[in-house]
Amino acid sequence: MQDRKQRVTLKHVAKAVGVNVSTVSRALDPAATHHVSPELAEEIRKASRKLGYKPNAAAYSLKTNRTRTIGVVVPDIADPVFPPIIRGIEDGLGLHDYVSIVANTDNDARREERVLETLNSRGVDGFILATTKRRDALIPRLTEGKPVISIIRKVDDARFSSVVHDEDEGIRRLLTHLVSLGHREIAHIAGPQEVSTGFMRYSAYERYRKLLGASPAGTLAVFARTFSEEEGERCAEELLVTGRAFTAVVCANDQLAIGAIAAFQRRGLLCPDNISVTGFNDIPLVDRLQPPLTTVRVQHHKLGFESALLAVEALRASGKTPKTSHMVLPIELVVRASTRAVRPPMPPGKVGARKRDAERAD
Amino acid sequence: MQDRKQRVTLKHVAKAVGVNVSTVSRALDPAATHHVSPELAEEIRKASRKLGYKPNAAAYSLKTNRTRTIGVVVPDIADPVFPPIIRGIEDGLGLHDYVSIVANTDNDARREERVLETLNSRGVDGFILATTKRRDALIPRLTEGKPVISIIRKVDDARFSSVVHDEDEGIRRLLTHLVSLGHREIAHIAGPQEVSTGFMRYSAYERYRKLLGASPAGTLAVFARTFSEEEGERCAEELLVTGRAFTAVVCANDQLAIGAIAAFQRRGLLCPDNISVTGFNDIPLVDRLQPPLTTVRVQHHKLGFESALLAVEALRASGKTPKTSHMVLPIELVVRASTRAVRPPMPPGKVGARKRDAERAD
DNA sequence: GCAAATCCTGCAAACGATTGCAAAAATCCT
DNA sequence: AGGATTTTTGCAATCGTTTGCAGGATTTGC
Repeated sequence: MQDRKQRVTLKHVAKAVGVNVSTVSRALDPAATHHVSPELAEEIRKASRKLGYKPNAAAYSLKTNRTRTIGVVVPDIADPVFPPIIRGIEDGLGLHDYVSIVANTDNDARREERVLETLNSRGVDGFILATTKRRDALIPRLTEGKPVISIIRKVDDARFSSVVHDEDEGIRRLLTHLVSLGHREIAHIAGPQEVSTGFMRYSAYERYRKLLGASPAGTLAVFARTFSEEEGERCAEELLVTGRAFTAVVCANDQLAIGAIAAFQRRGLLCPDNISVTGFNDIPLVDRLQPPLTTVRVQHHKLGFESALLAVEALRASGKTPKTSHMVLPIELVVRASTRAVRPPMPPGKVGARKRDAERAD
Repeated sequence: MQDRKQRVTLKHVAKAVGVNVSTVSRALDPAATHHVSPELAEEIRKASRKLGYKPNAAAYSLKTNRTRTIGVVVPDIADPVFPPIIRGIEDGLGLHDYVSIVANTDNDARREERVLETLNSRGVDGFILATTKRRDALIPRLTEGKPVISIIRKVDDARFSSVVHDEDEGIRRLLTHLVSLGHREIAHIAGPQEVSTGFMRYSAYERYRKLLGASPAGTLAVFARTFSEEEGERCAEELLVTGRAFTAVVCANDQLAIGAIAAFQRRGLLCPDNISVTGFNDIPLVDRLQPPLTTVRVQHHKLGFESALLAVEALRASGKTPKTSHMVLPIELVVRASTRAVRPPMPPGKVGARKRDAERAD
């Protein structure tokens, strides 16, 4: 009747060796193996290997209240920034025999609440969250005091560790690059301000814009509601109707930039001939676009990897110092063809008007 | 001392209501709730809600030997075809309170063996595998008789269900499309033949090529070792050195197509002016490339979703008919600018030679 | 109105590990 | 050599569920 052959348990190997299960348990636990005589331990290990013993994770969890599982929450795994991050998380966790369960929220607070509850009932030991808002009431309430690592974004709460990219430096490099190409009127398509990436990139834009003397007439920013191509298009249109002149646009991420370029092009503004555009993240294929996108390369895999290590470290130290740490990963400016020196110097005046320059530049 | 407040268990709600835990257990189990009087059941449910009872997954698993967890194995989650599939899996599993644990193999058999063992020791109830080979010895050995759904690829073993795209129809549509544009000499950059997608697309190419009377001089196929842009470039070069003439190339997936287009362009062969190229999968951003890629759109999310449903269904029926089912999802041809009518009719002769036509077509 | 059937609930034994405690054995010390 | 100490091992409780079994209460049939 039993089509599935019985798994071998501690009891089986105990019987095989002729000792008590507790002895086997200790012999197999590296942390307690010194409590059993070396020869016996070796014999037990051999027997357990021969019988093909595999510990039962459920029993272990029930007893120890640890699952060696981390809950990972992202807006949408299909957004191209997340796969390499998740891969990094899995690689990092795998080093310590942890696994992850990932859940998507679609940026919906109710969904987020639900997935956190699900993860809790699964008994995850800790969380890696890519969905945190700057002020996030949900998190403290639903993580049951377990370690939380906020990735990509930061939450304004000292209890939560974080690992993020150096957004500030990324924006600084982009602006410096554009200014060095002669751009002065530099617009910004900002991301949603309730998430820290959107906010940080926007405030970096403001800060360095002033510092570098760009857009001296005042800020030239519009705000996207999501980090999507569609919003990029919408925001580009919005920039055009302001009537303000600009020769370059710093976009808060690659998708916004792609949308913006498309919208500009539809209005006869070619990138980079008439306008330079930059992205952020360097997602796959943006190097193959026409023009290839100037952007900021971030270390997605590493970010995931480090957050995983941080999580298991926090778990090991559990009870001790629940020290939170904050990690900022360096970025890299990658200059491609979507940015170019201003030439000829932009005539002051309306830009929204159709504007067909020479189709081909040198 | 206890910084983490105690989770509420069956015992707590039992005490609160004044009944035995077994009664609570039954009242809360929809399948057994009729074994307890309706009023009492309601009272118990209310109390459990008020106390915030959340079942302990570990205890449940230990007792029932079911984890409501599915192991998902992919080559690399960072490959753009997988994220939407995984999202689909998670959406499908979520409907039934299942979750997934995903693991990457990097197409390495040893790694695959390791991750399968890990998943087994986690006690997953079943597997969804995107890594199967056509003849795969690993799978039967390491899945312990649990349900296995092979996705994207098929394995030649009646025990395993599968859900795949209609590769055959996809290739047929591409070839028909090209032939209708006047192409006759149509090459193929095939994927790895040990995986069923590579194999199926290649054999479909051969079959329909003959049927449609394309490449009458005989097959014109080269084989990529991986589904990557680099291999696409290499294979394109390889095609050129054959000296055979061709006006179109059907590539086994989008990445190969992207690489091929780049390689052709480096040799002065423009797509689509001099050569038409097609992809497969319609991954993100291929619509934004220059030229936008003609390709076959597959239903990634749905594929994942359906495989998830199949998996839980197999689990429900466990013990009953372990009927395996095979599902083939329809595809969709999406014609973009990387394919164009041959014009002027290709002069027979060498193609490898540099060949600059009018830069701009009609 | 009484025996039989049915319904509801509780008891207790699992599931497979970990771990404090105690007993037994080995080792040490003087 | 004999008591004290340490090392090695076993016993048994426990984690939070599920579930077969049985007994008590209730309903049913005649």
